Formats: sequence, structure tokens, C-alpha cells
Amino acid sequence: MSAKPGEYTLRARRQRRIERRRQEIMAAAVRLFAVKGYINTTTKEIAEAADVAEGTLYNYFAGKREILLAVISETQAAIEMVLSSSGALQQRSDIVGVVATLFDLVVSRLAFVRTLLTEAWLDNLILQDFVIERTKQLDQQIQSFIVERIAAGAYRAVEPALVSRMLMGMFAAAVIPVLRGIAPPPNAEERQLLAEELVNLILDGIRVRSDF
Amino acid sequence: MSAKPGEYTLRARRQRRIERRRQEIMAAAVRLFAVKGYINTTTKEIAEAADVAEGTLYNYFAGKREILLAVISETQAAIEMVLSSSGALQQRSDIVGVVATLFDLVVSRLAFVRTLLTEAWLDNLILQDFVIERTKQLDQQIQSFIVERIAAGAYRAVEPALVSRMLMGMFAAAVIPVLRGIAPPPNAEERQLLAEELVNLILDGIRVRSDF
Amino acid sequence: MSAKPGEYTLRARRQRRIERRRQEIMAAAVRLFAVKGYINTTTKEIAEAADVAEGTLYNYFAGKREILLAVISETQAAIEMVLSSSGALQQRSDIVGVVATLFDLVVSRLAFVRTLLTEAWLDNLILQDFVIERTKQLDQQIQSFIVERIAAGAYRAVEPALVSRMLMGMFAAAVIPVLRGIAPPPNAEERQLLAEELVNLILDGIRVRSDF
Amino acid sequence: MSAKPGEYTLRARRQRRIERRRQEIMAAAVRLFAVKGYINTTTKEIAEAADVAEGTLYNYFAGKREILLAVISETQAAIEMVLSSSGALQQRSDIVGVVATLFDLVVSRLAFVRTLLTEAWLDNLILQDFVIERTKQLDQQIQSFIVERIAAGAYRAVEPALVSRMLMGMFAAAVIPVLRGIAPPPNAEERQLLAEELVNLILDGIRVRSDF
DNA sequence: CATGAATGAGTCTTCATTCAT
DNA sequence: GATGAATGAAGACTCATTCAT
Repeated sequence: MSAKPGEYTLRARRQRRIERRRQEIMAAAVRLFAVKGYINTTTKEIAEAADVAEGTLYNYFAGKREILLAVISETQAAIEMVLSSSGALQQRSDIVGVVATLFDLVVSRLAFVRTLLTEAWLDNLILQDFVIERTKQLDQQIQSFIVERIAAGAYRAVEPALVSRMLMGMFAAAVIPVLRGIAPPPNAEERQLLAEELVNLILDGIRVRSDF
Repeated sequence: MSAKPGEYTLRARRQRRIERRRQEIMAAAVRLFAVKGYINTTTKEIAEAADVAEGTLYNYFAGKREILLAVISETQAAIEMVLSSSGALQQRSDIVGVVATLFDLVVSRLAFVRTLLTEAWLDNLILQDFVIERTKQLDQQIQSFIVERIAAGAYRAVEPALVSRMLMGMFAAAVIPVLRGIAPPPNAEERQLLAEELVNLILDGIRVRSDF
Repeated sequence: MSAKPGEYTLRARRQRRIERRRQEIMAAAVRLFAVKGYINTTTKEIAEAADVAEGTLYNYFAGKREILLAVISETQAAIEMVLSSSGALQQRSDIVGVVATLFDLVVSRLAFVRTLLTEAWLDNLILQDFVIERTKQLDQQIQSFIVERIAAGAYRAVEPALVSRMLMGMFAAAVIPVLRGIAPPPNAEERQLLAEELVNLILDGIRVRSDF
Repeated sequence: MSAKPGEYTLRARRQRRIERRRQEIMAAAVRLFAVKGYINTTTKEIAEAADVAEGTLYNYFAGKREILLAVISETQAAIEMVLSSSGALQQRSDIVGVVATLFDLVVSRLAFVRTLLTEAWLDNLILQDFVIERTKQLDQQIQSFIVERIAAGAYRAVEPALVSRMLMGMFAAAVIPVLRGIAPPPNAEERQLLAEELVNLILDGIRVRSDF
């Protein structure tokens, strides 16, 4: 289409600059959203945090809400990739592995996860599309795992859906104080231990003498 | 200041009227907060729902935020009373009882709990004063219970703080879909069963054969 | 509903004050609209011209466009009343009378008519609802008048719709320079003469010798 | 400044290219102005329609408004040429001819005429420079024509300025529904008939029996 | 005390214009 | 000259709070 040498490079460079700017804006936004919530964050603040003019935001996003959706969408895609590589759960250590990986994900994206949870709490669309929908697969895997073990006589006849949810609740309980900034993020080792302990609890409970 | 007979009564009556009006406003507010969130609720709406003029709100509360704080504070006091009557946890059924009572409380005050959690998520002050602070006592009781049982050799040597938190996470996982409006509120019987199962899980886990 | 003496009066007074304020805002708006057009008039300017805060506008109107529609609607109602009293056209002087009355109306509401025409030019809805629709009756009357006269052999067999429209064009041509501020408003006598002359022209044209 | 052969040609070619680009931009602009109005047309839209970058507009025009003025100015020049070739009006058919030519002009440049009238209505400068000024010559010719005929006893002693203006009003009344998009453009034959009828009306009116 | 109209700072968004590449 | 991203001054509208009645 063009014979000018170097034009391709030029266009590509510009494209990269644009993408970088988009990312900068999203990064600035997610930081603010995490701290103050989407609704309490003004476009002025986002612009300042991204070090651009307010109008510039609108060259990259159709509006404030689209910044939020882009933030959630893009990061979700990244997370999805990590999770989908987990494959079927086969044994105890697989579950521990998934839990540990989830800890890693959450800790490495605190701002994002906090934003996601806040908005999912307030917005049915986001809850459905970005939390329930994305959690479904994992939920299914866990339930399948439990169902198989029950059939094999390894687990007692619990409600798989309930257990899966309780597991998520325990995970959330471990993670929320960190998200909320009232507990320091656990380091890699602590995350591993936490995952172990969490699975221990759900598998064996805490009781050793049945007369209590 | 005055010796007219009956004034004391009059003053008391006025006092009661004022208190009643405060309550009406708070009741109107919490309904709206639960549905739309604090931030999306306007003072105009609160006034209309309470059937007073907008300006009247400011005769009873210093501002919109104070309505929120009053709502939380008052309802918390009521909840507190219920909880504090629980006494020390002695045996398994005591824990089940507390969990069931908590279910009752949450279900009977969905709007309030939803509002509280939303705002606690966004606001450090509310989180600290109305969630962490109020949960502390219960947390302590649970931990003491566990510590005793460990000492008695009934429970294995788990981290009491962790277990207590996991228990809360499981409780939250059971309750949040209801709060969020994506699951119907459980009836009394279901709540009892849920409490049982929840305690079962934490005490015994799900495993019956240790080779898995 | 209330037994407090004077309340009725108080409420009525307040009601009058509100209506007065509405009128003030509309008056301020129509003045600005006439000079700069609706689109070039800011809510800030309207507020300043009406000597209220910008937000106050929104206590009286749902938005900027509603101010425009209210202005047009209210004044139209007034004009309607004048026009509808005209009755059927019977003779030449009736037409002169209607034309003269229309001149009076336009001259006494210059700002309004200018606004109406501007917006009708730009907006199909306003054109249809407030110009075409309202002109229809008059148009029909004129056409009926012409049809009768043609039947009676008094007028030649012209197209009544065309003549009616031409008459409106002539009226517009007489009035637009005044609306546009490039000619002074005619006084009562001039308006009467203009009406006479306009009807003369359409009835007799300008020719006296048919060989030209 | 340079003696290189062929430079003159080169410069001329560049000049032509620039002029062509200017015309492309103006053509794109007038199309948009006609449909959406000057104020509702963005420079971005003009640039897209002209298939250039937004910034490029500013290499050819000082600003958005200058595009409008250029559009009006250039097209006016073309119209002028047509009109000025009409020469002095001598007889009835000359007037019919001018009116028919004007119909042709308007119909063939609907977009432009609509834009011109809109902006002239809102802007004194454009009204004066591009409508009143350009209409003056035609107005004079018509008035001279009338004055002569009055002197010759062919026309009655009407006010020439008034008649000229009425003629314009009738013309406008015939043309505006088309401009406004609520009537289809008349074809060549219809335009001729309309011109005839219009002149008939102004010359002879509609009356054949003077007792009405 | 009750009222509700008035206020104006603050929000999101648009768009003509500029300027580095 | 061409490009189009960056700019920032407006603009319409919202809403918690105040205050005269």
C-alpha cells in the first residue's frame, strides 16, 4: 500500500505507543478504583494519575465505565490463561496447587482483584460476566473431584456444591484481609503453607477425637 | 427552668417523637442503601421515603454520612445484644447454635448487612469500628474454644486464628449469595442444617479414608 | 387536610412565587434564544439572565431542552387563543383582519417568534408540532375561502394550496426583517396598511394593463 | 529565486493540488453542514468525510468557521455568475426566466442553500455579506422593472421595494419545504410552471370580479 | 421544628485547535 | 504538508447542604 521505507516501522511504533498509553491509563485507573472504588474515582483523578489531560482519556476509552470494563476484561483474560492451564484435578496435591496458584494470582494483582470484587458486589452485570461465569469452570472441576472421591468411598457423602463454595469462602477469608489492606501480603512460602492448611482443613477438619 | 406541672411529661413525649422520627428516617435510609448502595442514594430519596422534607433530615442528622453511621451503629447495637447473650462456648452444639443464630440475624436484616458490608469494604473507619471491632469478641470465643480442645487433645494442633477466620469465610460464602440477591433466603430449617453442615466440615472435613 | 389558619394562603403564595420564577426563567431564556439561538445559549447564561444559580434551573425544568419546549408551548397556547377566535373567513376584510392580527402577534412577541422559527428550522419535531400543526387550521380556512370564491366565479381557477402558501410567504417576507433585527417593528398603523397592501397584492396583483 | 526549468510548472501543479484538496474539504463540509447544521458538525467528521486527518484541515483553513465562510463564499461566486448574466429585465418573460433560473439554482444546490440560510439566520455577518449584499442587485433590477412599468401606466402605483420583497417571500415559500426536506424537489417542468404561476400571481392576483 | 427552593462545587463528556513526529 | 494524539476550556447536569419563611 505504501512504498516509503520505514513507514511500516513508524506505524508500528505509534501503535505500540498507543497501546502503552492505554495500559498506563488502565494501570492508573485500577490503582484508584482499588482504593476508592469506581464510583468515588473521578475522571480528573484518573487523568492526573496517568499524567494525561482529562480529554485524553476519551481518545482511548469511550467513557469512564469503559475504562473499568477494559481493566476487568484485560486482566481477566490474563488470569484465565493461567487458570485454564490447570487441567483436571487428579489428586490432593492438584487442589493444593490450584489454591496456591490462586493465591499467587490474587497477591500479584491486588488492586485488580479488589476492584473486581467491589464492582461485582455493586453491579449485577459484572458479577455475572466476570465472576460467576469465570468461576464456573473451577467450581465444576472441584465438584467433579469431590463426586469421584465420594463414589470411591474416599469422601463421605457431602453436598459437592456446598463444599466447593465453602472452599471458596475459606479462600476468600484468607485473601480478603490482604485485599483490604489490613494484613500484609503473604510471601511465596506462606502462600504455599496457607494452601496446604486450607486443603487440610477441608479434607480432615480439625478434630482427632470423635467424642468431642 | 419551669415549674409547670406536666412539663416533664411533655418533654418526654417530645423526646419520644424525635426518637421515632429518627428511626423512621433511618429505616427509610437503610432500605434504600441496601438496594442502591449508599453512594447512589440521594438525600431527596431518603426524605421522600421517610415522608419528610429534605431539610428535615438535617434536624436529625448532621449529614448524609451521619445517617449511614447511625443506621450501622444502631443496628449493630441490636445485633450485639443478641450475640453477647451467647456466653462461653462449651460444646459442639454451642458453636452450631451461634452459627445458626448468626444466620438468623443476617437473614432477618439482609438490607442492613448488605449495606454494612458494602460500606465496610470501601471505608476503613466503618470496617474497623463496625466489623473488625464487633467481630473480635466472637473471634476470641471461637479461638478459646479451639485452644481448649487442642489442649485436651481433641483437636489437632491447628492455628486457632486461622481456623476462626476460615469459619467466618465459610459463613460468608453461605450468606453472600443471599445478600447479593442471587439465592433465596434459607428458611429456619435450612439455616439450622446449614449451620450443622458447616460445623461438621470444619470439625471433620470430608475425608473418611486417609489414603487420599 | 390542615386546620392551621393561613396555611392555605401561604401555600398559594408559594405556588405563585414558583410560577413567577418559572416565567422569569422562561423570559430570560427566550431572550437569549432569540439572539443567539438555542444551541449557542448556555445554561449558565440562562441562569445569569434569570438571576438564579445554574442548579436552580433544574428545580423548574428537567433540562435545557425542556426550557425551550416550555417556552414554545406556553406562548403557543396564548397565540392559539387569539387565532382560534377568528372564526370563518367571510369577506376580504376578514382576511385583512387576520393578517393584521398576525402582524400584531409577531411584533408583540418578537423574541418568541424568532426562537420558534430558528428551532423549527433545525428540529423536525418542533417544526411538525408547533409550526405545521398549528398553521394547518389557518391554512384550511384560507383555502376554503379561496375555493368558495372560485366556485362563485370571483377568483380565477388557481391552486388554493399554492395561493395559501404564497400568502404565508409574503407574510413571512414582511415580518422576517423585523424578526432578524434589520428593520424596525412597524407600528399599529403601519401594520394595518401592510395587511391591506398584502391582501391587495394577492387579490389584484400589480398590473392594470393586460398588454404588459 | 530559482532558474531551474520546469519549476514554474511544478509550482503550478502543487498549486492545483492544493486547490483540489481545498475543494474536497469544502465539498465534504457542505454535505455535512446541510444534513446536521454547522454547529452539529465536528471537525473530525469533516476530516473523515474528506478523507484527510483532522490536523490537515488547518493547513487549508484557519478554523472550522473559515471552512463555512469559504464554502459560502465560493458557492456564492458561482451563483453570482449565473445571476449576473441575466442582464436587465425587459419583459414579463424575463422575470419568469429569472425566477425559474433561481429555482434551478436552489434545487441543484439544496445542501448549500440550506446551510447558507441556517447560518445567515444565526449570524449577522453572513446575513449581511452573503444574503443581503448578494440579493441587492436582483432587488434593484426588480424594482427598476416595476418603476418603469408604473411610469408607463402598466402597473398601479405600488411600493416597488415592497413588491420586490413580496416576490422574494413567495419564492421562499415555494422553496423552503423542499429545503427543509418536507417536500420533494420539483422537476424542471414543475419549476417552470411554478415560476409562471408565481409571476402570474404577483402581476394579476387571483381576482377576476372586482366586486369581491 | 418543618419545609423545600436555592445554591454552586463537582461530574462526566465533547471538541476545536495545536504540535511533535 | 500530513498525521492524529494531546490538550483543556467549556457544557449540561447532579446533589448534599443551607436558610428564609
